Amino acid sequence: MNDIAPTADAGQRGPTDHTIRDQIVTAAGEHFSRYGYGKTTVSDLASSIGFSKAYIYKFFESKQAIGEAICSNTLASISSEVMASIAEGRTATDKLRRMFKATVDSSAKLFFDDRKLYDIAAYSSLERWGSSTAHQRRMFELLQQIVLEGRAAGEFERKTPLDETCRAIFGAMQSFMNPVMLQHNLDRVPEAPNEIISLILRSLAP
Amino acid sequence: MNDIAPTADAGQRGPTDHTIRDQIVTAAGEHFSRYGYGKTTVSDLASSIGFSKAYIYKFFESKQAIGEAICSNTLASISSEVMASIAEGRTATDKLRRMFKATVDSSAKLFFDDRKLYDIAAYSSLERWGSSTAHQRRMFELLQQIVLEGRAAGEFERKTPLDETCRAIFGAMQSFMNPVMLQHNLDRVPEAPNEIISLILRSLAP
DNA sequence: CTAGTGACCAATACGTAATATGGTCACAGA
DNA sequence: TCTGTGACCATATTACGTATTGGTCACTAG
Repeated sequence: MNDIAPTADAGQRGPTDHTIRDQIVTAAGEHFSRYGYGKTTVSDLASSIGFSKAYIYKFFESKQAIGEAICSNTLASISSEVMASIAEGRTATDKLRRMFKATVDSSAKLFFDDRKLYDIAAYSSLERWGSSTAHQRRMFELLQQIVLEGRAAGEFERKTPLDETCRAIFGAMQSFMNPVMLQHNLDRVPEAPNEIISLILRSLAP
Repeated sequence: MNDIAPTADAGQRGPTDHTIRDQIVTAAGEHFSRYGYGKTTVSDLASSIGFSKAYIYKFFESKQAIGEAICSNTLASISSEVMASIAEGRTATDKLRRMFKATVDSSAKLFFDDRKLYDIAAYSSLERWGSSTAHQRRMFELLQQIVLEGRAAGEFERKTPLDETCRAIFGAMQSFMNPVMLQHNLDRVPEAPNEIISLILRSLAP
């Protein structure tokens, strides 16, 4: 199920009304972070905002949809950190370095500081939830922009098709960008990602 | 436990005598492949070769040690395929391509044809068994040799420290070389590994 | 001394009954 | 009509007693 809509806010229901839906999301954020996705029941969320369980389902079509919503928030917070870091870069080279450093740092921080939320993000990626694919798409576009900029500025080579270059870069960094894989490679942070970025930059040399 | 000896045949016991030990390993190979590591009991192995369970423990100090032994065999078969493929390469560039292609193909084949053994390999990597770390070391040395050869032949750049280069290459290919990660990326084989290898080769250009 | 084992123990896995949970729906009050 | 719910169902999860399993050891036969 849920094969049709890989958007971030899929699985929502009823009016786009904010007050109740936001209450649900806020409560879910707290509960999921403290007790984890699995140990939080929909009734818990309902009673914590003073409504019945059935009412929740007027706004979300499943528990997973709530999970995706809070996962979207988590990932949005990562990408906003990443974008902020990129914005501080002067050159495309600098921006590429920053993009990956910020992603890895931010994800690792989440792992250590908010493990329960990290686990949801990892699960989301594993199960290819919309929240995760949307995030990946955003990150890919970010990367594409940087490479484009680097090419325009003469920093990067222009022979390889843009899309292939970006896919390859993404693939090469995946062990440290994807939560599912990162958790098995934390002991090599930050040296390994750094060395890979350097390798990537060498490959981008014109 | 087992922190001291990351060699392939750690956890063995008694005489290096081959007949019985080999019988055990052979039986384990068949049982693990057919029923999986978890569903195979040490008694199963014992009775299949006509001895008592206790006798097994004269040769292996744990069930895991048997698992490592058969995992070593699996990984050895992969690395021999890889080495054979490398041997057919003319240039270092060619050898690098072959090394990764053979590794990915061989691992993917194992995944589809002998899933139970694949799972052991993945678990071995996840738990950092000696069988796995030894295999990784072998592969790393293989890579190092190729890069060295490429540098000597003027195919590859020589500025970046050899070790850093190799670590970076390894890290970049990990999503497709490590069984734990490969299983989440099978749908991008063989295009993605190919593109990454191309990226790596561009980065190695002198 | 070597080759081999039954009996034994702690820990883990398993089967199952009881319980809890995700999700729906007809309905009620305003 | 709109906000909200209790009661309900099928599935998932838990709890827990029982059976298996990994692993050891004292011991026997030759």
